[in-house]
Amino acid sequence: MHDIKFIRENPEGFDAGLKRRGVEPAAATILALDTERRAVATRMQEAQNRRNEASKAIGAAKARAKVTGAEDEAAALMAEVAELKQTLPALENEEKELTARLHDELARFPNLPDADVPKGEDEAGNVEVSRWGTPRAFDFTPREHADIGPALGLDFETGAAISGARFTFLRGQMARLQRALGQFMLDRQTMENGYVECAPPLLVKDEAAFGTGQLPKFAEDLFRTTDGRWLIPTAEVSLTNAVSEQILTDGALPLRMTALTPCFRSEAGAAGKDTRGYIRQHQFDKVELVTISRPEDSSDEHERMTLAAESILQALDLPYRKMLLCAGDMGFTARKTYDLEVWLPGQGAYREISSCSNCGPFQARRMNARYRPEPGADGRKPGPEFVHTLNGSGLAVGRTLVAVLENYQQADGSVIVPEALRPYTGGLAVLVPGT
RNA sequence: GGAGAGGUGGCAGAGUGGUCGAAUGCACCGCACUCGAAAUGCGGCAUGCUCGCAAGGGCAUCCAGGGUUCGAAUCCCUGCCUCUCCGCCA
Repeated sequence: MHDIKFIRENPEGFDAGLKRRGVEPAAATILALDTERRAVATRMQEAQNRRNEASKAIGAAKARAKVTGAEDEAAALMAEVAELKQTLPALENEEKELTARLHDELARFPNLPDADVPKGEDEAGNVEVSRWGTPRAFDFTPREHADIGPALGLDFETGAAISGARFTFLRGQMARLQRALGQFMLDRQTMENGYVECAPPLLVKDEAAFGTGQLPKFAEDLFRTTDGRWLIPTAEVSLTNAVSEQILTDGALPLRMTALTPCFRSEAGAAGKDTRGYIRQHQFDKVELVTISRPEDSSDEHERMTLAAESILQALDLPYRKMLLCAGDMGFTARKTYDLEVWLPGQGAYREISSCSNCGPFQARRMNARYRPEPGADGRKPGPEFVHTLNGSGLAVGRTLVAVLENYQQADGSVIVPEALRPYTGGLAVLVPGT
């Protein structure tokens, strides 16, 4: 959601930002609508003012009439109000409709990219920021996880039989490994990185899905319940909306939250993409990081959050690279995004495993999430301001499982469990095929 | 699922048709008193929109949406949420 005041003051800047994202200029039409709305609102308010004044006068006139017996004055005023009521509802409706239209317009357009976001239309424009770790040298040809996994309990057939494509049934050591990964990540994020563990609802209302930007534009990416709720596509939705419609105190910020939840995505429009294996599922676990911060702190918090995500990959000794997304490849709500891409030797490619975004006040404005800054040097209490919101994966559990399988595979089809994970696998150090 | 009670400012809590954006207390901010502090006294203290160069006006908001009325925090309807009891259930 965009700030109409910003567009009024800086229409060229608004259009320039949209252009970087490949969107046509829109400031002129938005401002025309804004002008029209304000004109109608002014006329409506003037009519309401006359009605209010007359109504007050009626009360006074009636009080006087009790003494004098003269009802004429009140009757005349009542006639005037009755006339106003002929025109007022139309003005009120018009104002309401224009306000709704303006709101929809302001909510339609994606967030504007930060100044340091590189140009580009798609992932080809993303910029590699850094690389960590050395891809392991194999003395055999590493296989893809979809080939290693089935013998270890990654059962694609049963998942498909029960639920259809893009669902997987995990058994035995594979289920254990997934659980271990989730617990491990959650412990790191809470005990070492300072994020507060949360267990949020997995089903949310329209308002929540609107707040984080899934609705109205991306409804087809979500699953919907029969009673009209939505399955969360990421815990970002539940965690970020925890502050919707609130005015937080300055001291409460930054608010750092994390949760391990299943995520549900319809993957509409992803037909044919990653159909094999465990990379793209309708349901997957993810440890999500969300930070609610003061505007001036959000850039630092963004770096901090990305490091928190990186710390998991480092602890598991998984090589990765950090990408700064270009303007055209960012999500709808982001002003700046880092992707972490893990090395998958079986595929011979880096694949996204985390995405950390600073949304600025974009989501906060949609969900009306504010805070009250500390009084300034003059001692005057400032009014509430929108918070900044950030979200990132720390990490996607399913894809981390894929990365462990491919990076730690042995020639005989077994998989070594990373050292850091063994307290979570009950000491299990090797996944052995057929057990 | 059934029965009942209720949703008012940061918090507590008055207010049952007009002068109520809303008493009072607490919290918070400023000033006075004080060597300083406490206590006390005085003043201030909701949000959004809008008109205006400004000073300062206006409109809306007492859970949400409809309705009655010249006029609604107050009356009526619907929805949402909370609490109590019963039923069911992990």
